[in-house]
Formats: sequence, C-alpha cells, structure tokens
Amino acid sequence: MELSERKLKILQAIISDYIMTAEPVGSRTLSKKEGMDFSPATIRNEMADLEEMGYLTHPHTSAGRVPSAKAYRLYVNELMDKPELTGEEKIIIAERLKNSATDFERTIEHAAEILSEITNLTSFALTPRKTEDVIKYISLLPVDSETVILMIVSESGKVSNKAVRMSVPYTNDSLELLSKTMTYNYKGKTVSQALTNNIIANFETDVVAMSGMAQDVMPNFLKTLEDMLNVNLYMEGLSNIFDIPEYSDLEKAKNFIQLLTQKKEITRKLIERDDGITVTIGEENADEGLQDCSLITASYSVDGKLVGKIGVIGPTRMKYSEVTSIIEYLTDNLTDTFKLETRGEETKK
Amino acid sequence: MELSERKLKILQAIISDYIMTAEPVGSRTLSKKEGMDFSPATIRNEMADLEEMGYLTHPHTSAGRVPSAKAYRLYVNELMDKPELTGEEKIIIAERLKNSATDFERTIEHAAEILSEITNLTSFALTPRKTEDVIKYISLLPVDSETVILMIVSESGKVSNKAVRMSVPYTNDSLELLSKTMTYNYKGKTVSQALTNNIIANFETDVVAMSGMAQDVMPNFLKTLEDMLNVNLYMEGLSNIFDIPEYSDLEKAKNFIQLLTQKKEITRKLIERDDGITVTIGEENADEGLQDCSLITASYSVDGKLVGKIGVIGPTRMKYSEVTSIIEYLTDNLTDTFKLETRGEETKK
DNA sequence: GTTAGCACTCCAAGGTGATGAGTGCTAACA
DNA sequence: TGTTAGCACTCATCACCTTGGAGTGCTAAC
Repeated sequence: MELSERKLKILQAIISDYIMTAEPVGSRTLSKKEGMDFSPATIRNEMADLEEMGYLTHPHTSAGRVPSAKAYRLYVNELMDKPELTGEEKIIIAERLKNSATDFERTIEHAAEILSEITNLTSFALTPRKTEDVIKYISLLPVDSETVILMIVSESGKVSNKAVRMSVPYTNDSLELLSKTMTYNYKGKTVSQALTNNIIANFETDVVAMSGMAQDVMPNFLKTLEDMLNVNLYMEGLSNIFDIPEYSDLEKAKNFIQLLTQKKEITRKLIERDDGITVTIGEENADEGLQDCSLITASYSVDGKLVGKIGVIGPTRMKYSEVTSIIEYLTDNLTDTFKLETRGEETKK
Repeated sequence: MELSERKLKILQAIISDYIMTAEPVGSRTLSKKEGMDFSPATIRNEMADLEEMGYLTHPHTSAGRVPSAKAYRLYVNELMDKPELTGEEKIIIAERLKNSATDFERTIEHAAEILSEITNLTSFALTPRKTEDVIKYISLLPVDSETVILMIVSESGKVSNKAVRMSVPYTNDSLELLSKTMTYNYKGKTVSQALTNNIIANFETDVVAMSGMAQDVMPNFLKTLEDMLNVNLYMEGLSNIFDIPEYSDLEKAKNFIQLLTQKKEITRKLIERDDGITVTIGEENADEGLQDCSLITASYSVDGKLVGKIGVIGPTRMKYSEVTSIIEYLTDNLTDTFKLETRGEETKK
C-alpha cells in the first residue's frame, strides 16, 4: 500500500497531537483539527490502513491510535521541519555558554544544564576522549625528598599530573635525565599509542637498568595515561522524567533512573554512538532498558579534533523537531567556543 | 511522666519492629514478640502513655503506632547498641577500598559506592576542602609560542594546573622570573589566604609594571586557586529510594530525587555539618525537603588535616545502629588509607 | 495493677454499574 | 467509487458500596 498524501497528513496530525498530549488520538478529535476536512469515519478508515502498514498501534480496542517507532522514524526523516530557534533562545544559550567559558569542564557541564532546562528532558554531556591527543613532553618535578610530580603535557595544552612517591633517593639531575629520556621516547605519540604494550615494553627494557626511580615512575605514568583517556559524564535534569506521563508508573520511573545512574554503562553507550546528530527511537535502541525511550545525541569538537558528545534522553513521544534544533545550535556554539579558546582571542591575527 | 523500664522496652520493640516492616505496630503483634510478657491491653495502655509523651504517633484511629522523631532520637542516643561488623563485612570493605587506593578521587567515589551497596540507601561522599593546603611553589612552563602552563604545587603534593594563553610574547627567562616572583609572594600561604583581597592587590601593584605577562597569568592564577577550593560530590544508589515503601508515592519520590540532584545545595549542606558521626532525624533537619528523611554523616581526614564527608540519606525509619557502625568503620578505614598514602608506603620507616 | 471483652473506627480490597471515548462495520449518498 | 452517517460493540475509568480485618479505647472483672 502507498502512503497517500492524505494518509501522510493524518499520520502527521496524529504524531504531533500525541507528542503534545501523550493521549491516544481518536478519529473524532482529529477530525475537529484545523485543516482536517474529512469526517471521523474517513479518518478511521485511513487509520486502519496506517495501522496495517505498521505506523500506528492500538493500546486496546476502544482507545485511540498511538504512533509506532516506524511512524516517528518517518516523521524525523521526512515529515518534520526543523524550526529555527528564536533570536531570544539563541541569545540565552550563547550568553550562558559564554559565562562559563573560562573552564573547559564547567562549560560542558553548563551545556548539559542549559539543554536540560530548555527541553525539560534529561540531558547529558561527555567530555572528549583524548585518544588522539599527542604527547608534547613529560616532566618530573621535585616536591620533597620522597615525592615528585609527574607531569604529562600534550600538544593541545592539556596537562595531567600525578604525585609519585619515590622509594629510592633522587637528585635533580637524575630526575631531569629520566624526564628527558621519557620525553624522547614518547614525544609525538598519541596517548593511546603510548599505551600500547610493545612501546612500553621497549622503553622499560631501556630504562630498567638506569635506576629504581623508573620503577616508581612508570606505573604512575601508565596510570596517568589511562586517566587521560577517561571521559567525564555530566547529567542534568534527572527528575524531569517525573513530569512525563509515560513514567508516572513507579516501576518504570525506577528502571529509568536505575539505568541512567549507571555512569559507566551510559558513558560507553554514548561513546559508541555515531558522530553528528543521531536520533534513535524506541525499539531502535539495541539496549533493552531504552526501548521505550528516544535518544538524540550530537557531537562537538575541540580544536577541530577531539570529539565529545551531548544529548538528551526522553520518551519516544518527544518534540523531535524542537529538540534537534536546540541541540544543533548548542553543539555549533560549543564547537565555536572551543575553537576560539584554542585558536586565540579576537585580539590575535 | 517517667519513662519506666517497661515503657522503654515497649518503645524499643516498636521502633525495631517499625524499622523492619515500615508498618504501624499494633498491640497484638507486639504482645506476641519474644520476651513481651504483657497482654495486648497492657501494651495498649503503655502505648497511650507513650503517645501522650510524644514518642509515638497514630496515622489514624484504627492503625498501630509509629515512632516519632523524638523516639528515634532517644533510640539513637541511648537505646541502640552499635553492633560490631562481622569479620566478613570488614574484609569486604577493606578489600574494596584497597583496590581503588591508587587514585584519591576514585577512592572516595568507591567508598560511596560501597556504602550505598551495603546499606541499600543513597550515599554520598565529599572530597576534602583544600582551604588549609599550603602553597609550595608556582611554576610556569612553556607549551608553544602563545601558551604556557600555570602550575601550583602544594605542600601535600597536590598539583593544580591550567593552560594560559599569552597575549604578549614571552621568553623562558621572563617565565622563570615571573614564576619565582609568584612563588616568593605566595609560598607558605594557604590557598584561602592567597585568595584574600589585600594579598592579591599588593602583589598586583608589585608586578603590574613588570610585563603584560602578569596580566595574562594572574586571572588564571586566581581561577585555579578557586578551583582548588572546590570539592567534588559523589552520589550513589539514588535509585535505592524506590525500594523504600515510604517513597512509593510518586510525588514523594520526585521531590527526593529533585532535592538530591541539586549538587551545589547538597554540597553546601554537607560541608556545614559537624565533623564526626552526626545523625539528624526527620524534623531535626532544618531543610524542609528533608523533614521525612534522616541523614547520617561522618568525616574522614587526609593526612590528619583536610576533612571530607561521607554519609547516607534515607527514611527516618532506617537501621541506625547498623548504618552507623558501617559508616564508622568505613571512615576509619578511609582515614587510615590516606594517612598511609601521604606518609609513605609500608616499606618506609 | 493487669487482663478479657466488646463496641467502635477506619483502611484496604473487591465487586458493581454507569459513563464515555473510541472502534469496526454496514448501508446510503454524491 | 470514494465518503459519510449511523449503530452496535468494546473497554478503561470512575464513583460507589460492601466486606473483612486490624487496631483502638473503655469498662468491668480478676
């Protein structure tokens, strides 16, 4: 069966009505809508067809129709028009982002907050994975007779450090020698390259003879590299789900919150998602607990390279068009912010 | 009226029964308990007295009795006996803490996880405030022609850093000079001292003539000092609240989660609490949203100085004795861990 | 002082019937 | 042939009632 012009119109009306009300849509209600020039009976016939085609479902015989994931997919791909944000909304987002722009982590956290507030959904943001960050130099600095600081500086200016307790005495010269040796070995490598087994093994055989110092430093070096790969997850608006009728069932609310408070799981899932704006609807989510949710995620980049994620999670019945527009604007803004931050202020060039 | 031996016995029985079942306790149920050698009627008379004295309340005429905050307070202060943890429990806690002991923040996060898992409540942990941390030196390190890294090292070996974009060219010598000047001015001061206005003002008038460099560095220096004062809040087991009958009402659950996801608020409240083990019950909590919860918090120390908090939040009907024992053991363990970490490994001394 | 007995209260759970929104089908209409 | 009015039917929801049980308070007897 073909999706006639009229069927599309009716389907779209059902979807947007259901998105607003969360109530199954009946033929009579629909017929009274602006621009619906068919009788309830006609609409019923079309609805029956649409149901047969898999776009609608039926909670029970005498209830209205509810859009299926297939319908939402069609809506997202073809029917919906992305509304331009109003000037006011844009200003609010841009202003609030700018206010927190001094600190990278804060900015990301802030972006999640903004997103959650505007959409009234649960939002999350992931800081970029620094896999591709290139090591610039490694430095060991004295603190006191038994403690030194290990510092790893990357090309992009990010610094990671760790206090290392030394089990053998050291001199400033020996520290510097070890720093230089390590820098020589790892400079120009990405963090993930540096972590691969054979590089480490090669290096260790080189230095092991040098001093007990290396034995204190190396495990900490690896640990710090690993930490550099870690991303942070920020989540905001968790309690918003209570305002959504779909979750007025306690059991459902519980599952939702249980799922979302498993940071590691969520982080993994977000990292795995494609870059760019990605929408997954209901059953399209491989994950069982997410099958009656929809996820919209987008990626932002820092200095044109490292990629972080930001997005929302909500009921399948969500305002896809609005939310998508907002996320798009927000990520553009983030990418800009971070380009500016790394490329230099407007005073330059 | 006096609290006779028998009244105390009955009150204690009511409290422990209610803690287990969350159901109002009736006289008949109580009379059947081990060691209760009075008839239901006698118990009823005593209950009526206890109610008059403010230890019990009555949801409605034909329901059993429920302990009031006053009763719990009496219970916590005098009636309850802190059970020693079983060897097994101790081992579990100690083992799991040790596993994460390489990284300070992770250890704290882990402690919150453990606490939540064992108690089946919502737990939180606060990293220590570094107000009293003493600045050891300040270092500026070159990254590229327009970026340097500002690094602040404290006596306790904690390092904070920030990438600073320079609007004027710099030389390695000028960097070193500025580092030394800053170190000279701030060395030996605590972070909070360094942040007080007149110190900054004095310093600024000194250096302002030196170069535009200081103008780039100082705001970032202050920002970094402020960041050093920030504490991190970890929260675990948020969804445990759904297993507690008291919160089977959706509205209540919502309020609870809304309250707890306001990180800044919660952090402030926790910082303000007294050190040592502190129990606040129901209405004793000044905060309105917490009036039907109880909070148990304790403090741990790092290197004998900085103080962080850890604790749980749950219904007023909570297993005070068990939970208190667990928290006590956990904080002792944390304090030990951090003493070891900073004082040196067992190989030393 | 303690206890048995009894009337009373109130919640919770289950059953009943009315209501109304919505459907599917059929037959009439343009 | 497509559209529409009409009608019987379905089902969830809600208000209302009934019943059972747990628990109390009071009184009188032990």
